[in-house]
Amino acid sequence: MKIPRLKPGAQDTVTAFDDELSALARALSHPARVAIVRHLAARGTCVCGEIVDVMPLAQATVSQHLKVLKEAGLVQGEVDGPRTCYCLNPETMKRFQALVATLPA
Amino acid sequence: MKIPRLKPGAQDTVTAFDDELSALARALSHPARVAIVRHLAARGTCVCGEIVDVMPLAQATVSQHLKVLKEAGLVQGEVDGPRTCYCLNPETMKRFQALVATLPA
DNA sequence: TCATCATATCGTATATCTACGATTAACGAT
DNA sequence: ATCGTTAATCGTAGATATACGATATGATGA
Repeated sequence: MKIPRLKPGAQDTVTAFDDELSALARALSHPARVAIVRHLAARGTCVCGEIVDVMPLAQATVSQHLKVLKEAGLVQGEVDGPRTCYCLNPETMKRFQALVATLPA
Repeated sequence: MKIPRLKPGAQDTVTAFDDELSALARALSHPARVAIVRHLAARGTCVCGEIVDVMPLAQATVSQHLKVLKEAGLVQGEVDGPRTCYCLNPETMKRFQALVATLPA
């Protein structure tokens, strides 16, 4: 997300931290994507079709959500013959949790 | 976020947990809003104008971001004479952190 | 009262998101 | 080779998000 910067004094108000955290938050900003992440966590690994079966969404839509999660680095997809096998990327997940934990409450 | 549900078997794939977490994640899905949250955390409390001065965005835009944060419950605004004094809502912040920590990595 | 300051809200242009059907691509089996 | 299966991508309609100037609101101070 690019932020227009107009004021000279506001140079580094928005930091790399903010960009990184907001990008990951954005990936999880849709309930279907959180559900997919939970499902993957529960299954460890599973083929795309199973996710489609379980989600109340069309195949194209699920594929699109998976793409968003993949681009954020939260999920990995491995082609396995005619199927694609998905699983979480625990590194990114942990990174997100660490960033969120950093926010003072 | 409403999800269309077409398949009979996919009834409770998307849960209240997903709705709650995604709603909070959405509020933090823009770098400017994360920056505002950090600024508030650093200051404890501060008037709207100070946030506007510090952010590289127009007053109307900052006000809109504050509204999003307020609607998500992450921030509270208290009218103080001609100004509005903002601060974090630590309860919601902690809730978000707890939900995120729940996600298996 | 009137002018001013601080904020919120309105209106709006543009961009991005979300959903889906249709199509394509890639593989395995026949 | 052809057929079916699986998943990604295309095209697109409608909804939201983001940004800003302009305007409204509400409190303070002259």
